[in-house]
Amino acid sequence: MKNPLPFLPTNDLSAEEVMSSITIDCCVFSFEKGYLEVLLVQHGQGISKGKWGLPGGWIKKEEDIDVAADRLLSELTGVKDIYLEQVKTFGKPERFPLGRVITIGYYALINREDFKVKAGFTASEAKWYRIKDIPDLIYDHNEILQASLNRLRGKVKRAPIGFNLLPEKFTLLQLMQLYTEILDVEMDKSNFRRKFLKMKLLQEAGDKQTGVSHRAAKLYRFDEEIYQNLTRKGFNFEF
Amino acid sequence: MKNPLPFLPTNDLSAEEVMSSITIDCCVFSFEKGYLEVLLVQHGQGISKGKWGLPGGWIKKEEDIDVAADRLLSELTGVKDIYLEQVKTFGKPERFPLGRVITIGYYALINREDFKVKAGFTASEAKWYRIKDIPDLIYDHNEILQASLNRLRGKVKRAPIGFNLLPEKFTLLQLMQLYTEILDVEMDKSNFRRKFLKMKLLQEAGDKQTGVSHRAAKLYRFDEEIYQNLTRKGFNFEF
DNA sequence: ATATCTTATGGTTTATTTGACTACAAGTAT
DNA sequence: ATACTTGTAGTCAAATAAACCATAAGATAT
Repeated sequence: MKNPLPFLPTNDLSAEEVMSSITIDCCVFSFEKGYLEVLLVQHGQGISKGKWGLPGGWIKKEEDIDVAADRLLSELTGVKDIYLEQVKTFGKPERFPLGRVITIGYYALINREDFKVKAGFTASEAKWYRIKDIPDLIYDHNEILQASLNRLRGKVKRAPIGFNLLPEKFTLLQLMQLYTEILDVEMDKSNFRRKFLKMKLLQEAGDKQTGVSHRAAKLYRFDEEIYQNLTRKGFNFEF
Repeated sequence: MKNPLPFLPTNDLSAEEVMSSITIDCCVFSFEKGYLEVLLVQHGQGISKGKWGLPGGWIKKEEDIDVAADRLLSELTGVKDIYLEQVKTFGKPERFPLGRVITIGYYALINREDFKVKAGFTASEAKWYRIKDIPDLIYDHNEILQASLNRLRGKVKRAPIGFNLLPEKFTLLQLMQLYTEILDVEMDKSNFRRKFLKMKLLQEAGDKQTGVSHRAAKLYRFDEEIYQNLTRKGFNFEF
């Protein structure tokens, strides 16, 4: 049996290794210079040659779907232990022009500092795009991206997952800019500070920002343990 | 080609009509006498004979997955235009003992008054279970149910979907009991009333409750049009 | 019909949270 | 030293939420 749909995915399993008709597509988000960005890959072959799309691939025959998504992402980004969340499954019959393929959408959050594009990756190129500059993507990938973004926006308000996009130590202003960018709302510096500090999620790192041409801000880190306590009694973070 | 997995689903498409290896399972919720309930079906054949599970079935070869879920539910419940939402896709390799089957979980909300179990349904029996009385279900259906319930709990706070569980006209107390039951929290009658009325989602039906042995409450109905305006500028309903 | 019971419905009071804004601190660059 | 930039703390009024209280409107029991 030959893999019936050779043009789709960006990894290269043999036909025997894949479960046909179901794929995974993933939005990888990162935060760089104040902008939320998504990693796109350019398809180098087949009918979609030259167009950009979300990284994706087949699920192995005996592989859990979450594991498959994690594998695809580690292969692509070189990052281990990625924050990963399933968004939605897309199953319009016509979504993929060469046959019936259902795809499970995921999104991932990575700290840009850890990131390296894997050289041997079969997608000919990979590139970060700012959310506002996303081009027309292949198939229904714009729709998948939009759904992922909506999910991220919702989630970031009720769980402190934003930290996955930041380096280990960060300033309160960086954190606020992250929220500002993701939620696309303006906020007041002082009020943000008060509100965020009140929930006591942050631990002072002890040191301060360096290399800035103004008063250096304190660095904080996210405290996982305190977070566990908070989630138990619910966490809400509207702006 | 023969349908490779004859024991799974509760509808009976021929092997040619189905897309093998992907199914849909659905939690149908309703609200009856103050309790949130789920519709379960008893499997009448195969290895899971006698055990209860969520209703589910195959997706047709050229059928949208949302359409498939809707079709399954109309067949089962006799209700048209069901409120339906995709929850999550479940893909552990071992979730189904007879082969690799990925399933897409949905949940539905129906008004119990409209409901009739379809006689010709292949599941030998269908029955409503209160959320707190759910037995051990087949495969990973308890997990699917839990995920659906969590999703419902989240969604009910930011969109007024709860109305799908109520008759067209209802009292404020019924509405509060619905929220109380779904979210599993106590609330104050008076505060609930003020808070809900303030968002002006409800329209007075004009008439009152009948057949109660105390002061009759005003009946309200949910106003879809007003809701559309509200959602545009966001809707939040924490308790 | 009067008293009693139950839920409906409209308020009040107080504490808490928000949002807008002001002011000063602590650095860098000139 | 001065100007400039961001950090950090605090104020104040408005909005919200939480905990109650009181009365209304029926039905039922005596």
